[in-house]
Amino acid sequence: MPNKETYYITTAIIYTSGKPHVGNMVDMVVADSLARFKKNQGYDVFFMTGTDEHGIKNEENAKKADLTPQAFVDKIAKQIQNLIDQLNIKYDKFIRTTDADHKLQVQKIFEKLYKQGDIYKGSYEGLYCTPCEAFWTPSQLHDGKCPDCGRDVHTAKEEAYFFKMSKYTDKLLAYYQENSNFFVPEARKNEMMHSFIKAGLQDLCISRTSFSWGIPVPFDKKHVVYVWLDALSNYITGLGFDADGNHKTNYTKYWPANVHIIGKDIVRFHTIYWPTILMALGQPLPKAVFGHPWLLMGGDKMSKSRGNVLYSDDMVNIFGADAIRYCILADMPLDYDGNITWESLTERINVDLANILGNLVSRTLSMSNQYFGGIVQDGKSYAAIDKELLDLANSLYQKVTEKIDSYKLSDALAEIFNLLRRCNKYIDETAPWILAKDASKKDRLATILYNLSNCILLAANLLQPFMPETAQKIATAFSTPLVSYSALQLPLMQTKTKVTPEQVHLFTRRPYKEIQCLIPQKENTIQNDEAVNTIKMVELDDFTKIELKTGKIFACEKIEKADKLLKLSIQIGQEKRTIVSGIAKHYTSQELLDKTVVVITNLKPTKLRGITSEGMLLCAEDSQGNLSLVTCDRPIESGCSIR
RNA sequence: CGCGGGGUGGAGCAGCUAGGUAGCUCGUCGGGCUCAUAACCCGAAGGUCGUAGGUUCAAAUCCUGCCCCCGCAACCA
Repeated sequence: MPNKETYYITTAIIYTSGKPHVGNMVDMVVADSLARFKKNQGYDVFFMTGTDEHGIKNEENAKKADLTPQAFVDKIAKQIQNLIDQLNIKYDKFIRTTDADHKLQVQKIFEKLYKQGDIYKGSYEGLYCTPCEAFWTPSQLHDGKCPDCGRDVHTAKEEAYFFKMSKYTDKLLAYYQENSNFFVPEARKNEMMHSFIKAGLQDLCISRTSFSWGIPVPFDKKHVVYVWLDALSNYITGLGFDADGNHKTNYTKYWPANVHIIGKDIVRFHTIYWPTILMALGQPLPKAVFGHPWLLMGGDKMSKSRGNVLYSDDMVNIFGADAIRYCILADMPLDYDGNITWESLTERINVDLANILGNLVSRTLSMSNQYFGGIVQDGKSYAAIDKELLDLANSLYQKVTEKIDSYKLSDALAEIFNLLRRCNKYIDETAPWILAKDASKKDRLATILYNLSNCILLAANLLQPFMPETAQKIATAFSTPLVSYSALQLPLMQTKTKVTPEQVHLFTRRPYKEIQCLIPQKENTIQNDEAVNTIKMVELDDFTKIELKTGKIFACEKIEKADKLLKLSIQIGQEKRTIVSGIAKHYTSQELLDKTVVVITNLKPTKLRGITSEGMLLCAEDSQGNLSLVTCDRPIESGCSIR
């Protein structure tokens, strides 16, 4: 057999600062499904995923967990691998940015680019507070002073290494021009062009001295390599790229990647930064970058603070890996964010998986067992009505392939379920239970069950990349192995095959009420975040440091060009203060007027959109982000202290 | 005038690139069937396709103005 065409697919590597939620797992499911599909098509597939383990957050969280950074990321990386395994993701390599060979190559890349003049030492200029050892941007300053200690700041330079990204702008644009399929979906191209490239590419700061948990710059050890160069390089170092040209075979075989699967938030890094780095290295660029949309929870972005996070392990524990894989893919359109809730999950699984697919398999097997002792055979008694079903089945592979090749995985699944629906209809149309009563119709009856079995097997083969366990269960039940797609032609089943006599129950139909009881109630926090999430007890002394007073709002206006900000004028006793508050989405100026509210009066002033805010209003916030101002139960004058 | 995406029966979406009977899934109502996981199949009700104009024999689809939602950016003390 001649060399098979290769297919290299990657996901974004997952950041180890905490437990990833199901939205972070979309990459994995998409990439795994594509990888399996391509494998079935006969491609020589290499699928890599992994973890991004450097950076200040890991350093800080390790400290909180009282671990060394390495021990900390080891722990989280292990947890992430478990989550991935649990979803039945079959990667060929799991790369960690703390792997020795990765670190070595990143250093070599850095050095090579430095020697060829693409990396230069420059300086980051900003306002520096010496006692705090921190840089601040002008907008962060409080009345021109350091926001942390209130002391003076001065202009200072911090040395840093920069990558000459701007140099490659024209080449990058030319690449976009020649590779119209580079951006998936295509709309992302405009976003990048408008937001970043037209504005002019800046050189990229690629080293830091402010933290140490990173790959040291080889010739300047007080610097560590900053995230872009470190994390993005994984795509080639994981294959055995060598900056000196002594690549391992996997690199020469698989690079460039056919597609990077990433979330839409990091499209910029993959379509601008990464290509220019590769250009500097003289390496070919990836063929496509698929920036998939988000999976939202009830229309909101998942976030721990909102308490609306879904974790894949909870979901898998309740529904099983295949069901979750299916839901992630079926709920995710190409262009805009998908929406997922426990309720929608339940409905999808009940309707699509239990009713349409599970029940179809169950009824078909049951009939074969009842009418023919489990022997399925070609009765060779065909009718016109069969044609529609078989035509649909015969055209399915083609349709699914087209959808897959344009990354429309949810549409691909819909096509397969179309056939399954058609099968259910076919059973009604042909009414096998009536034929079964007439001995002379035996051949016709056999043919119908043979057709059905074949269509179900075809669907199972095409479902295999998405729901591998289920596909295998179906294949086993029908005693017919799954095949490579080059052999995917009806009939898939040999005549006179004996199917399983067992009841086959692929997915259980369960009412939402029942699921509700299974949903983890308490926040599913990751162990190492405990330190962060435990309530810290404070001394009374700490509380009394905060000065709370009643204040009466006597004027209020919306701030121009800021969606969330209101400028409030508040009377506190004899004093009048201006407070800027981010509540414009919840309160109008009208309804705030004359309200008596609770104000923190000794908070350090800060500037918001150029207006100095002298204090803060107290507000209650629910899990949906709705706000309610804290007011006073009975009328009381302003300036009263609150204890 | 910061950038981008979107507004289609109760819910979620397709259709828009290449104008020509408004489609799918869920839900509701009615019917059928009994092989099956109270499932499956059929039928019905329900839409001025955000809004106002324009182009056209013909507009959900093309053009323009406006309104509203959602991301990003700005920014929540």
